[in-house]
Amino acid sequence: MKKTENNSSTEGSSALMADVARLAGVAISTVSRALANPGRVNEKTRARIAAAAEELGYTPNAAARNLRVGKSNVIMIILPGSLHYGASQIIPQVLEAVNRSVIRNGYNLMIANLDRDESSERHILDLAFGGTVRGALILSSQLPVVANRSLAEAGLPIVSLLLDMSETAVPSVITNDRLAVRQAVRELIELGHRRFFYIAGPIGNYHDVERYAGLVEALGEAGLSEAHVTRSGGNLSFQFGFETGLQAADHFAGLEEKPTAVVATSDDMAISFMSRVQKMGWRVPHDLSVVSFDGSPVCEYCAPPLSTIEQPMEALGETATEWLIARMEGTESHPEMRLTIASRFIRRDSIGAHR
Amino acid sequence: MKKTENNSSTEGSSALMADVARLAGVAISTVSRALANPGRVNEKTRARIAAAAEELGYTPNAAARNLRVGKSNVIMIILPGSLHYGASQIIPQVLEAVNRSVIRNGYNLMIANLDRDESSERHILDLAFGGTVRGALILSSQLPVVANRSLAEAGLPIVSLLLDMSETAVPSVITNDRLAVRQAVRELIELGHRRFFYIAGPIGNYHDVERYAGLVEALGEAGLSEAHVTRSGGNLSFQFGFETGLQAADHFAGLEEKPTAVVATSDDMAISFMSRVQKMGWRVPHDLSVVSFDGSPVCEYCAPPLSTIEQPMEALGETATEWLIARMEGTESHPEMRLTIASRFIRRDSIGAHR
DNA sequence: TTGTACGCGTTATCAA
DNA sequence: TTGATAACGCGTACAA
Repeated sequence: MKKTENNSSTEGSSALMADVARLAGVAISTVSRALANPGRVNEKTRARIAAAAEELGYTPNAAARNLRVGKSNVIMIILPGSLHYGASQIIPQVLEAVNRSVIRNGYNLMIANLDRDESSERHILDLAFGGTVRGALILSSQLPVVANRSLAEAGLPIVSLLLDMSETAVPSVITNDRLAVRQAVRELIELGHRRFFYIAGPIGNYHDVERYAGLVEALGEAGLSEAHVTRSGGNLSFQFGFETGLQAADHFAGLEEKPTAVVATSDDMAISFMSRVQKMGWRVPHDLSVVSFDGSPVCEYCAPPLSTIEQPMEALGETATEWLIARMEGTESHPEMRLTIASRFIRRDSIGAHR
Repeated sequence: MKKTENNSSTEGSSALMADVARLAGVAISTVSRALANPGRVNEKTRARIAAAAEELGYTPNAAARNLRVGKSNVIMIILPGSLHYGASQIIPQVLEAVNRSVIRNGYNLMIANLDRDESSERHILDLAFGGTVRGALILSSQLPVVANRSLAEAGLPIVSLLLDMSETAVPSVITNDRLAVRQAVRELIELGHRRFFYIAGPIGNYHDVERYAGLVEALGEAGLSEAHVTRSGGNLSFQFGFETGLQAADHFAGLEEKPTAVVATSDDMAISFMSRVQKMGWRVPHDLSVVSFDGSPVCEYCAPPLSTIEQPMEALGETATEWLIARMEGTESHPEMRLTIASRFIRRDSIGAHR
């Protein structure tokens, strides 16, 4: 009856490696080895140690291990702060895909928000330079920089998601928005449409630029100038997708010469736009064809069902995560700095022939 | 020109406290003190240290600090794994509110998924027992338990969100679903409705139980028995909200005696249900009134605009987080184990008088 | 007010 | 195959 150390099942947070060692009757370092390299220790003692660990409900202390090995097993995902997760269906979807991949690979996911204010930048830099995270996925266009610290120089692998940052040497996984919208517009042109109405996202946003370019390119292919498109929206951030659609509807209603085809840069915009113009008396697709971006599930249940360019969020999130982990572990094989994943155009009844 | 240790601005991950100490010409412990308790050190040396830290871009190592002080500054949010973040608007919204609160209080947010499989339970327990996280917010009904470890005994504060776990001593922040649906149904009864159609979420789900109970209670108040409600759905998990609505529509179509009012337990269900029954020829609200749960922004743009019971996700997330942190820091003041936040019934055109 | 010395729980090196 | 021992970077008694 000596130090039986009755650390039975229901102990607070304790049960150290030393406890396991004592119970198994071996040295602390042997426990460590048995747990990390089961092969490099005698099978019988390994089993004894495993049993002891199990009995004590031993869990290695993460901070101690991280400190010792000099790295953590946490990946952070940097989200633009101005964007409500719920507003654009995009974010929650990638978040989920990313999370799944991260966990599957034995890592943990931490959320970070990058706003326009210095404190959020500082916060992210602390996470990076303080060794809390080992890699970063970023969905924002600027890498945080404060004083003489910059994320680019933090020495941790970064992969950009959705935004093409390959030119600044940040590996990027993106979708072919430009191509996707070009194909959709091509179909609209074949249906006889000649005048387009484009509802933009936040001005200067990468996707907006790409998508608008795709539209203009498709027009060019058909010998139509940029004058055939009326731009709307572009004044609000993504979180106000519905509001943007409403404003665009009012804008549309005031137009002298009415476009007959609408390209919206998010489903939210398209949905509220459609709702309002229908209320005003226009019929979709009879008077007006509508196509948008994102592929939100709800599009299928709109009246009429909304055509949309589906963003492959699952693939995007998974690919980016795997890539990041490969870089973190030094098992990278991609020579390129950019990976493009195809979007899918889902044609539904919101599109019809021009009349 | 001795060890000038030119760790200038753009160094990988280094810049230790020792470097700062050397540059400032003080002892390492003085640096620690200057950074933690600026008051307990001479102002001039404090300034010198601050300057040195700034110059070196010093960032404290999180693992070392956590190890030393015996706690981390990470909070985990445990999400039910079977539920796509994007499917129910609920999750992304609380996630965002929680994240904001967590950051504002100087903590970090880690995502954890709790599935039905043992590995996900084990993963969460590792996070808890390994000291990676200091507190947990949980949106799942069961606390993970594997072998002789259980989250309840991990010694870390937990707060449940959305689900009432107060009976098992887990502080819970919930909404008054039961009351909300009772009031909505009361309105429907006043409008003359007598036969109800209830579209359930996953069977046994807490919300489902509460909401159905509210419906039955309202009927009881009006002297109507439970026989006045036809139950549908209930066979799929939340991630299939739209599918559930479609199945419910088919179920509805096959009914001998048609209900005139529908209560759906999520907006997704209501939207797809409405879409399909409208396609079959029923008019909303002329033939059928519809009300649902969640308060998704998109409801406003449905045809007709969908009545919904808005869940106060912002308040919910923020309240739960603040509560958790108070428990973590020992500054708690709530004596109760439950905090209820009111839902708001948003009445729109999907509801009308019975005819 | 500042410096010295020790320990947090692990992993890794080196002998035994 | 195993055990003693020294770090990892920081915080905090305690002494100066």
